[in-house]
Amino acid sequence: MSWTSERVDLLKKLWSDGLSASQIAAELGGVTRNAVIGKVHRLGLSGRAKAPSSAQKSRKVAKSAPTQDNTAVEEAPSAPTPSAPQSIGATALKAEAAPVAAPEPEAQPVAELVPIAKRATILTLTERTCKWPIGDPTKEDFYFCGHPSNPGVPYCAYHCRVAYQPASDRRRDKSAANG
DNA sequence: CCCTGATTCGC
DNA sequence: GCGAATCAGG
Repeated sequence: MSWTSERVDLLKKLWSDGLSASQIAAELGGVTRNAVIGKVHRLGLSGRAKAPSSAQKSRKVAKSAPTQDNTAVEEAPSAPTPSAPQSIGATALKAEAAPVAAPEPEAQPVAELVPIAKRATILTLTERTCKWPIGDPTKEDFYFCGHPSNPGVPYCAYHCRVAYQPASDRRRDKSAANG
């Protein structure tokens, strides 16, 4: 694979969206995260919300990149789908009656828990990423939770609770278990 | 151990 | 220019 203008464009977009290099590599396909990082540096759009703590070895820290080139400072839409918290109760009642194996999308609380940078697509899911669907699969903004989960476990700690625990427990654990 | 980005250097 | 290897950190 080569860096066509389209792929570079997508790279810039995803990078400014806050996706990690590995996620971008998965989206692009045919490249590793190293390739993505290397390209990002060559494009001069590195240094994304990073506090200069210490460079590797004792080399020069010449990372003062004049980032004025990066005009694509997109504002991140905070909450894609704000909805009433009451909807949780509705889904909760169903789940309580019958423990769900295939959970239904639960829009509101998750949207807050999963920042845009943490979104996962079908390509970025691994053995240990949460596969909880978020949003409408037929819509553009559908994505997966993507938070870390134990190997072989489909969901992160939070979504395991959402999927398998009674509503009463969920309400209690919600604030404690992010993720 | 998992992950992240940063840097170097042979190609 | 490219990206694997490596480093440093969370």
